Amino acid sequence: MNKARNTKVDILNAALPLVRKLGFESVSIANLAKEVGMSKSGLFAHFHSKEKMHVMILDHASVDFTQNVVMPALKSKRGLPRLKKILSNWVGWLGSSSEGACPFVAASIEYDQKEGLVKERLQFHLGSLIKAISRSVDHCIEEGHFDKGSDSNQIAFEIYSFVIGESIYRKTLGHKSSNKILTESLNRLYARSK
Amino acid sequence: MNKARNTKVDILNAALPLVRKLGFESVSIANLAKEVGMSKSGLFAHFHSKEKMHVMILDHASVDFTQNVVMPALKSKRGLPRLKKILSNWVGWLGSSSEGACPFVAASIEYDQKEGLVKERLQFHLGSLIKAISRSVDHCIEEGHFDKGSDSNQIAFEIYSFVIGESIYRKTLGHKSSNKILTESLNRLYARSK
DNA sequence: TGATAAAACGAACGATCGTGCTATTATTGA
DNA sequence: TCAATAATAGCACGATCGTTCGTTTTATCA
Repeated sequence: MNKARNTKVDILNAALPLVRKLGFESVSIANLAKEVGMSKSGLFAHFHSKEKMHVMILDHASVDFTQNVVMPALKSKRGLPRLKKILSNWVGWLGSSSEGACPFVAASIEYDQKEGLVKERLQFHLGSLIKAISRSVDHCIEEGHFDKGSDSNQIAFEIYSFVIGESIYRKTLGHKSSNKILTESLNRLYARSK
Repeated sequence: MNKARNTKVDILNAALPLVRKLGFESVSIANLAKEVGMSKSGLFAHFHSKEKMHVMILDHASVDFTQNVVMPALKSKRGLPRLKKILSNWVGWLGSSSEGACPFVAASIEYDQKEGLVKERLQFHLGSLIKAISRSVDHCIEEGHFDKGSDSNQIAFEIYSFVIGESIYRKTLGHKSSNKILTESLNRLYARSK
């Protein structure tokens, strides 16, 4: 039961870039099996169904986000420095290696109207992500980096929107200075009511 | 050659809600044919390939956007009133009847990394959409509704991001007051440097 | 109305999909 | 090392996909 967990991680690591490139529904068991050099049935045995596979890919994306975006930022000082670090990590994560879209946005598009395990899990993970941003904004307010009366949910919404917007500008439109525009938007936001 | 155009419009009208519900790749020829009550081959004859069908659905979405979002707003006064009207029409369009995601965002996710006719067309349409917003912001600057030094591209980016963000909040997260949050964000933006 | 053309259909193709089986490896622990 | 067990492969199935082709139905217009 050791070997299994290893290859499962290998599979999920291979799945994430595929999801970001092709979307969830295009990452089939057959497709993914070829990618990792396994038989269809061998890979299938790890997940027991396509839906459960997609759920676990989503879970894996969430772990990946936490490890590579949130956790490294915990070394930065609580408040604005940490929030800024989270955001730069986030943008880096979205633009990293494999390219492609944000896995949560991809799932958003494909499972909005499809009830099932994937949609439920997506709601949980995306909700957690936004709650994490909101909490980080709260720290900024507590530390006096944002105005006392600021609404952290409001600010978290705007931050999330900007990050997703930048991703679309860069990936779809091929916008050259999307990062500069994002930075400008965030700077305006940081400077709010101070 | 009259009948053909009529059924083609019928097909595209049926396709748009499906795309918004399921994404592009899930709208298959077989699927769509069943939806409109035609045979696969009968429907196929209208498009000659699946890719061309997806391109025409995208074109149709663009026409739909122009007719239902941009054009009705032209009756409003040039400048901020018109921009506000475009935005409320836009949000209404995204939340209208069929529900589902923004077709351009759906295409964004699915065709970012897939070269071909669909991606090319998407770049054109999404670029046009954002240019239209930016132009409307320029009018606001000219009319003195926004500060002279405002950057219309910057503001257009933020507006676009907010609209997409609201859509994800509402559709995926089921956020109750997403519209209120969006309104607050836009009001802050309208009030900028005045 | 009847000839001509357009539009829609039905059947079939090869490909790919998810998912059961059973058999065959590879890994593990005494 | 050797039995027990877990992991993987091979194969087959029904479904669905895009596409082709020949036929039939429907619309057009002189």
